[in-house]
Amino acid sequence: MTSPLDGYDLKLLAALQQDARTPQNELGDTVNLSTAAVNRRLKRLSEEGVIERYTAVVSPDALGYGLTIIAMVEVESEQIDQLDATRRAFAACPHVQQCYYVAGEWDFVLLFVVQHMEQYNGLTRELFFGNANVKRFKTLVAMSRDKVGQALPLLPG
Amino acid sequence: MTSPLDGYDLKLLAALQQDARTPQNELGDTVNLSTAAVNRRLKRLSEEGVIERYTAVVSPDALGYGLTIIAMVEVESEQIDQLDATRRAFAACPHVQQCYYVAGEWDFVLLFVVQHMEQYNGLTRELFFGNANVKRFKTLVAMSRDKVGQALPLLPG
DNA sequence: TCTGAAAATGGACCTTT
DNA sequence: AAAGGTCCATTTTCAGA
Repeated sequence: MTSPLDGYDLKLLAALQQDARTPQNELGDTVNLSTAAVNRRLKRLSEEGVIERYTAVVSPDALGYGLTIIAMVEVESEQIDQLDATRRAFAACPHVQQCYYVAGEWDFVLLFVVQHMEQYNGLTRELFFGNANVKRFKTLVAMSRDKVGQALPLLPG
Repeated sequence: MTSPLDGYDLKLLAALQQDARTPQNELGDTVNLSTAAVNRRLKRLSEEGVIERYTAVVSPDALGYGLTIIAMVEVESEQIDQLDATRRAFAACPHVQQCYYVAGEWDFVLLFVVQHMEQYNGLTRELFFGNANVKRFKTLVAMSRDKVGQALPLLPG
């Protein structure tokens, strides 16, 4: 399924993580490969799922989403049906950017993006108070987003 | 700086969040705008910073980054220099995908992506134990990544 | 909105290892 | 076979009328 990635692949991925619109001839210049070779590799990387998708990063501030909130949630029952239902409910909310099921003191960690506190309030009613399987939750308000993204470490180091 | 966004803009952003490689003529079809109009809008959205950048999402699993870890950190001193130094140290680590400075019981929330526990161990030594300003930290290991991304809610609903 | 030039993508085909 | 390179057709972008 996934043929092993060589140095070219890693460099290409690193470049595309930074700017997915770098033209293939430029990529070729920086990694020392012809445009066609780059093209083939990108095609392969997409087909194999190494590149999951291409996306535009939209500025939260430009859209008024000035608040990022991190919520930790403990559930009542970790029975699989209950858990899946809860998981799905969380993931389905557009304001939930990220949802992780975790081991430790808490069961879920959620990242919300909202316009103002009241909006978050509404969401807690809907997702937490409105869900019988949610036992308790804790809210952390982000005062600054020092680093965001999903870039992976790709180059040696 | 940021002219108000109309319904066309929002639809375009929504489409590009999903797939940044959708050609402009297709975008035009779905939002009912000519290719040129779409082109102009995208140019404007980029220039105004509404679209921050275009990026390729790389599969963590394909690269062996099977572990996502969430760490909460409390610092000794919230004095600004100390804080900034700590913040910078966290953000500079390639394994730190996200770093938020938060209000509440903790001061920082970090999202790590690593290949295995040992790697995380090394990072805690480097970033936490090796930083005199870190008072304590707590680790949550993600058992599943139910939702990831940075997509913003854009369409009414 | 339409038209056309320039740029970028992606396939065909050949060569090298 | 597997992967690179060159060349060319098609698609896409993007600016001017």
